[in-house]
Amino acid sequence: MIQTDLIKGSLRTIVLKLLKENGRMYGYEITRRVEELTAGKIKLTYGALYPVLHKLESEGVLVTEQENYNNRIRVYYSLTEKGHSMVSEKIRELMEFIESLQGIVNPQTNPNYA
Amino acid sequence: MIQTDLIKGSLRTIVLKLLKENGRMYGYEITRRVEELTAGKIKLTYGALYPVLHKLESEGVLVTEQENYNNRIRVYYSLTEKGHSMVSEKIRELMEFIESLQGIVNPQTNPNYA
DNA sequence: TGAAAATATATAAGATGTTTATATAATGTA
DNA sequence: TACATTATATAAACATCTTATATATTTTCA
Repeated sequence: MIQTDLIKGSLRTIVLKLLKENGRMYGYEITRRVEELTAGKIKLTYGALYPVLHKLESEGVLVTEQENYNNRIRVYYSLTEKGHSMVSEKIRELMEFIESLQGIVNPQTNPNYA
Repeated sequence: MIQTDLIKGSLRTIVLKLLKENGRMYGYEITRRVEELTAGKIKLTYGALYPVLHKLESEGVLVTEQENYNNRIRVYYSLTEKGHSMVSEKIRELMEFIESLQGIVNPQTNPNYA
């Protein structure tokens, strides 16, 4: 696990993207999924994740449902209509950002390289 | 110009990478170069850039030289030995981060996708 | 059976980093 | 002459992240 500070700024979009794909997820599941998708390179911290989830909920982007599973409470998060309508745009922005970063880090593959 | 908040965390590495490639640069030049390399998509703000430059200088990663050009002072930044020895590692981390992000945003191209 | 690891959510304090606004000033361009 | 560009810089406000901490159940391994 290397990059932690790099995540800044993309965490929201990552959460939205995963929820779009999976319908609904709980916090712990999100951290597992991110580890899975990044071969263990990105490990989300709960101190970062939960505030983001709560913020997105307060903004009306997510809703929660609590369920009982094995005597434990699970809080499932899913996109609202508002969430659905913003997630595509957010993903597009993130992809553009990734491309831009590549243009800087790997300029030989970049047509804008002067 | 779309992503501003996404830059968070990668700004330091971007600056280091550009200085490695160009030998020495001044602040304004760095913002221009980033715009150039990203087709205008990333525009660094000076409020973010200068604090980063000053911090890197105080950490011994960069040194400055002031020069006069057209009656204006230009502050050139360049890597120290310490800066040179850390920049490759930082770039590697950023590239790994980019790959990880792609694994999340574009999972069909990701071998870790379960 | 007992201990450790994994599962599961959450908050607070402190640190860090960014945006926005502001100040200053010279040169180039229309 | 006025506006855009070039050029550096700081401060206040805001947003975000890390680290530490608390709690509790289930699963796994020895």
